[in-house]
Amino acid sequence: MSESPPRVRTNERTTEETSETTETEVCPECGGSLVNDTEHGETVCSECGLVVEEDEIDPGPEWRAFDSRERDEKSRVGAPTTKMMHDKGLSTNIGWQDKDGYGNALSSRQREKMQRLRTWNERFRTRDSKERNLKQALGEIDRMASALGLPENVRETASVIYRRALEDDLLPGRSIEGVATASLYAAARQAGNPRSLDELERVSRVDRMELTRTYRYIIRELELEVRPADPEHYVPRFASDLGVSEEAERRARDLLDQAREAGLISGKSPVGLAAAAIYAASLLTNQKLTQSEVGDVADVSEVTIRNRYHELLETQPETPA
DNA sequence: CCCTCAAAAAGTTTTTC
DNA sequence: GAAAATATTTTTGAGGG
Repeated sequence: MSESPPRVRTNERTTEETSETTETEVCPECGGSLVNDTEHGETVCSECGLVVEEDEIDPGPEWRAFDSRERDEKSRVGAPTTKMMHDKGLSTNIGWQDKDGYGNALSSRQREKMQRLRTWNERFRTRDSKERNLKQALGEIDRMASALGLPENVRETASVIYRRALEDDLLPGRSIEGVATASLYAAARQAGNPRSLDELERVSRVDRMELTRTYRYIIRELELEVRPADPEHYVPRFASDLGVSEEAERRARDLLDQAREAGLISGKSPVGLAAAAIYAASLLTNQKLTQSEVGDVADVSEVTIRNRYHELLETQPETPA
């Protein structure tokens, strides 16, 4: 029980993709491996620092962002280009020279895969009008997920949810954008990486009412199991934004567990609870944060934090050192 | 900075059209 | 679906340590 489960920090730009493309590239000067530095738009040798390429296009958000609020403000909202062809080859055209984005030849296995994708692409393109719909929706999902800094797996889940909604004829009468947003919202929650309605609303074109309505509808019709957002899931993000220790983070989780058992969770806003837990934990571990600091990154008022964290502490009167 | 209290505001849920 | 009514939570603002 003591070891904490592996956690994924989502506020960092993911680097999974880059490893496979960089490992084959070797520095012409010293033989060290090359690394893509997307922040400066350079490809640089990790050994000797030689800059091999400059002025590459940075597909990431503008400037650097230190917390979720800044990310929201500074991220480019238009769909950034990524190498993700997560939509199973539904995009209108796919580069077809059996080379990857760097001009390297693909492995035979990948070539085979590409051939398959090409076939499907042809079929889909001319076939079903639903697929056009889907293509647009996936674009929206991708765009919003980028703006929110959601990892790839969430986007995939959202795509799956959207597909199911489409297959079950849930779309008629509802906007693509609305369903796409709802799918993403549901996916984020299911993946344990929730974003609040506020955050979703900021990047979506649909208003809150439509979003909540279609969301509820989709959940019900697809019988998706999405429990009320778990406050614990907000903890890692806030903790990282505030720079608190692992210990405090764990402590916050414990507090929330106890509160849950005491039945204090229901009805309260998960975000407020998470914020309060972080604040309480920061006190318990002697790395004091101010209430306003926490309230700032969590988007809740100080008073809410106060109320919640009192309740939180009441559930565990003893504080074992 | 933190705290409490009371009142206003805002989002929910249910009912009705 | 929209609107109105209701019960609940969150925020606001004043006032004090």
